[in-house]
Amino acid sequence: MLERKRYKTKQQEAVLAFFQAGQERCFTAEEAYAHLGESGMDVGKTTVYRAITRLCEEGVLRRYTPAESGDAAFYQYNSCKDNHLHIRCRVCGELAHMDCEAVEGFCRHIASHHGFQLDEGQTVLVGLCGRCASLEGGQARRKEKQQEEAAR
Amino acid sequence: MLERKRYKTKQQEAVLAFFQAGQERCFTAEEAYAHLGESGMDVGKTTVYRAITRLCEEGVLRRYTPAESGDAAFYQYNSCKDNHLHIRCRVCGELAHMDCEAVEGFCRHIASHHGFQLDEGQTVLVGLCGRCASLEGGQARRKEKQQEEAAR
DNA sequence: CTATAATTGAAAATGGTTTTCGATTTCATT
DNA sequence: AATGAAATCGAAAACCATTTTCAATTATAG
Repeated sequence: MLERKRYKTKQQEAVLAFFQAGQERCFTAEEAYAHLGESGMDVGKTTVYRAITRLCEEGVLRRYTPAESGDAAFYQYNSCKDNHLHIRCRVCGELAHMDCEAVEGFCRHIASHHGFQLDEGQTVLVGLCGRCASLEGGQARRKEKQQEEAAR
Repeated sequence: MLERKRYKTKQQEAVLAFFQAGQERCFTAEEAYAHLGESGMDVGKTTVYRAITRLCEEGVLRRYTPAESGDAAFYQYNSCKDNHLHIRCRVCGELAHMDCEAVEGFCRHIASHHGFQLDEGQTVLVGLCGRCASLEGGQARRKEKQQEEAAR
């Protein structure tokens, strides 16, 4: 009820501008912080986190929580306001947008047959993209992990 | 390739038994640890985490990563081996299983039109269940959150 | 310009989860 | 049984993305 007053600051504008410039690409909070610093706009890490949190609440940014806990969340500028589904490759992280009749039909089916109202903004389908699937279905990923462990 | 040997221990059996006994209910690692302790089966917290991690890798447990970072993940016994989609209410957490023609058709559509192979085991749709939707669409949830904050 | 309230940011705290490492347990082989 | 190699245990410490603290700064209204 009690709406909080909002001050417009260069820091918050800078964070928003950064994500807008990246269009649909995903960045972690740390990456945003680093990039801002490199481009001369020094914004404190705390402030970056706070700005991102606020932008997510406002629906300006979309947040992706990685399955592995402890990993950094990443954020993406949400240019399109209309709802559509996202599917993310569990190996390479590629994100695809699904905006078609099939999605709408599926939503209607869920509503009528399962009694749920699908939240397209918060749902991220997980799958395997064509490229990663052709690489022997995850074999490549296992190799990556082994190399990571060997590097330690 | 090099398969690691597995030793059967009472601790791992206890963790598995705990989740099986809970059937489809969700528990955090901490809850599993506490419950095991109460029922006389003292299993170290580290071991509970390790057992859960392993069971997830084996597909025996399903892991839910909460949207709010820092919150504990929760785990659920995965009794049914056949693939189907899950949809979870973002307010009350109710989980529904979707095992119907529409899901299969949607999977085929994703494959043919978007080049992705949907991973039904890792995908959890987010939505609003009928009960929570009727409670003025999330008003109840906001009240909950306010109470939580007031309690601090 | 002044008062009030929001924002900033460095440093410290938080908290779920993982790592460390020495002690213990499992299991295959004598 | 006895032995040994390898996996597991678990308490404590480390980890690390994120949040909180709090004093200094800055934005806005009057």
